[in-house]
Amino acid sequence: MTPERILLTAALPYANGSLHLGHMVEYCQADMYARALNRLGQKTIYICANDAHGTPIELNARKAGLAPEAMVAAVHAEHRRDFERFDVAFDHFSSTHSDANREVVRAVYESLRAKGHLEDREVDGTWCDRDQRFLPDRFVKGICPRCGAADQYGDVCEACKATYSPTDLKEPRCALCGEPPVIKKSTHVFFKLSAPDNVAFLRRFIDSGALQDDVANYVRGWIEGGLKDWCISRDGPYFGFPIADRPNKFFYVWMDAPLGYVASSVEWGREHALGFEDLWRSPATRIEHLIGKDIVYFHTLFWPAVLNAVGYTLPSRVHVHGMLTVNGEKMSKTRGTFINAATFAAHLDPQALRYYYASKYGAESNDLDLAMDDLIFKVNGELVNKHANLFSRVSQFLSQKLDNRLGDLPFAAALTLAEPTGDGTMLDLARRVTRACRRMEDFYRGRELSQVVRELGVVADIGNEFMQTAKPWDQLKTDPEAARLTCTFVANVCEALAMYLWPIIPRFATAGARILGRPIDRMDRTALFGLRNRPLGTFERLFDRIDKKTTDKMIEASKDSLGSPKAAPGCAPAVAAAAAVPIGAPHEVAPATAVVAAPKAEIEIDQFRTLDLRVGKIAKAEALPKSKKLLRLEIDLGEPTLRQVVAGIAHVYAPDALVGTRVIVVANLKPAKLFGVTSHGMVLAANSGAKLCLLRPEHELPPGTPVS
RNA sequence: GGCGAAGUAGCUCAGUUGGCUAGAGCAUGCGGCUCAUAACCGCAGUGUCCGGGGUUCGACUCCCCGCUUCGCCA
Repeated sequence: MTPERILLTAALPYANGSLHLGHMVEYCQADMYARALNRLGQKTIYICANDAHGTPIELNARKAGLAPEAMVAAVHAEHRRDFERFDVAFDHFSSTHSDANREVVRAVYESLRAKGHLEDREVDGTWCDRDQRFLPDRFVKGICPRCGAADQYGDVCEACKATYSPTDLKEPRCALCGEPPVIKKSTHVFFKLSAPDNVAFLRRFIDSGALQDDVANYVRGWIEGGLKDWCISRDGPYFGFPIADRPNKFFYVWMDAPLGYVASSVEWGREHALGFEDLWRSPATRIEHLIGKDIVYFHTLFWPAVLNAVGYTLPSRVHVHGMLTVNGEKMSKTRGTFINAATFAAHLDPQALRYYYASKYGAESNDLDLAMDDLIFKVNGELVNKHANLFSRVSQFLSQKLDNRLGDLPFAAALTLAEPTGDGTMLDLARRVTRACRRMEDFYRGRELSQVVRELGVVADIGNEFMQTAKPWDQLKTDPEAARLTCTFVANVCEALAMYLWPIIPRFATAGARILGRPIDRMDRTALFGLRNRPLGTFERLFDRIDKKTTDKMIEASKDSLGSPKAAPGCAPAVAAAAAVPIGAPHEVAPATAVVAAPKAEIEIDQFRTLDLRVGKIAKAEALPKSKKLLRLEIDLGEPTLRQVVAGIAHVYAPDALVGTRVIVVANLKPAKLFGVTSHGMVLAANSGAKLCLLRPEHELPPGTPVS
């Protein structure tokens, strides 16, 4: 039974830091799944939000001298920018610190109270007298009671992996001020997870088919090992929602975070004539979650138990994916394998990562390894050589030799749905393509993206083999229409590629369809092989090869330099950006390049127009002798001769890496001499002081293109 | 420690309920082609399927033991 709509969620990114490639494993996977389902005709709404609450955010904001709301807003803006770069297209991306969520949390709390699921209990907490606050486990540090390792957190020893409570630590200290904490009583609210009804429900839930087998097994172990009740309150000061009837108590972040799924979807519903009841209390809506291994506990125990207690729709699927490793190991800041999304995007087209991830995604919860050499191989050897090149050869052949027009095909499109005969005719090959597409549709539904990529390779091979065998360049000499026929067939194979690549690399696929001269808006094998008797679009280069030097540089840029404990991602340090964002506007997108400086005086548009900004292509770059920061560039601005421009970017960019790069040039700047070399213009770069990066146009525009 | 995953060609991996001679890509070698982004097409090899037992007519596949690697653990 297909539901009217699927509500798909990805886990909420914590608004405390930058997104890295580990995050992207999840957001890209969910994005591809949502895109695929929608194009297969299953309405799917991709919902997310930032996770804004909790002690770390409160303390980090305080450290930065900001209101938590301001810090969250800045990080929110940075996350949105990163998602956009990676083509992660949420239907709605909200915040758990929203009015909608405040309301959902209140309603759930009151319902749980009314139904007797909650209980107040007095518990011991670690209290710091100097800071006048209770300390979460992570904010008590001391000596591990088991192995004696120094400077360990209050919940787990990183040296021997022992778990304990903060009161077990030897020589405990407050992580904020260093004072020894004391034990102090506090009354907290508990959700009675261990109540027989809840346990019985959870047993049923994990057998309901919502979980992968291995995950269900895993969770079963926890249940049989005995569940504890769950504390859903925290003492103030805390950045979160206050509990109305419990003074100075706030909802634990893990209480309101998953409810953010509800609140965010309700916000989305407001703009689509759907209410809470339609989304969370109706069989017309199916709920699916995608999460990482690390948060299985919350999503398979607390979450369904709470939903069940308050009578909301239970998830039909909680799909668990593995963790990301890089080059076979955990991500590491010192090795440079802790790569931020923004850093990746600054060096490589994010579609490279999407394609690579897709080639690795399976339905299991296995970990996913990102091996740089493998990434290069998959992109260069498959995406460029096989796929992009097939578009290139057919498009250029037709445009150069056959007036860029497609002919007819010797079979009806409907005939391609039958079983292939294996006789190697065009119809047979078309049937093989259609078959592969049918398999891809199933693989998309089952989240077997790696199998999709495999089938895409099969389809591209059919196109390449056919073109090779039919030899249109020979046919052209005796029978140009035969050559046109050959190319028409291959163009249709390309359309199949564009159609089925789209959920994975949408910009590539859309550009591919543009080359073929016909947009695609659904994924449907019955629509294939209908590209006939029409003109093609114009050729554009779909993807560039990755040079190993680029990935090396990216890793170098990701290495944590000594003395800067948290290197700012990309060009916009989140905390610096925060200062420019008005408090109380958490949903506004802050300018990503905002800096702390006060705004300059207003100018008229005519003053701006006096600037002659143009796209330039760097033709040559070399270091300027005796200078540490300056490079001498020769830039193609579409003029008869190259422009010589001196740029202070040598400390960030190696000359070799710049050749071929498109940049924005101030073309009418008065020439000036630097280190004895005349500079006829200036290259634009964003500069935060600590970090500098060139502004580069997103597309390869011709040199000389004006910027306005 | 608990749980889980993995171990197949030089490298990366596929192998759905046991069943012809264990496959693909890369790399290597040879040949072809010139429309294409040094691309594309064809041909050719090579394997203690981690080790040891067991079930079976038959095991890469199922069971047990062990080894190694990796991940997760509120």
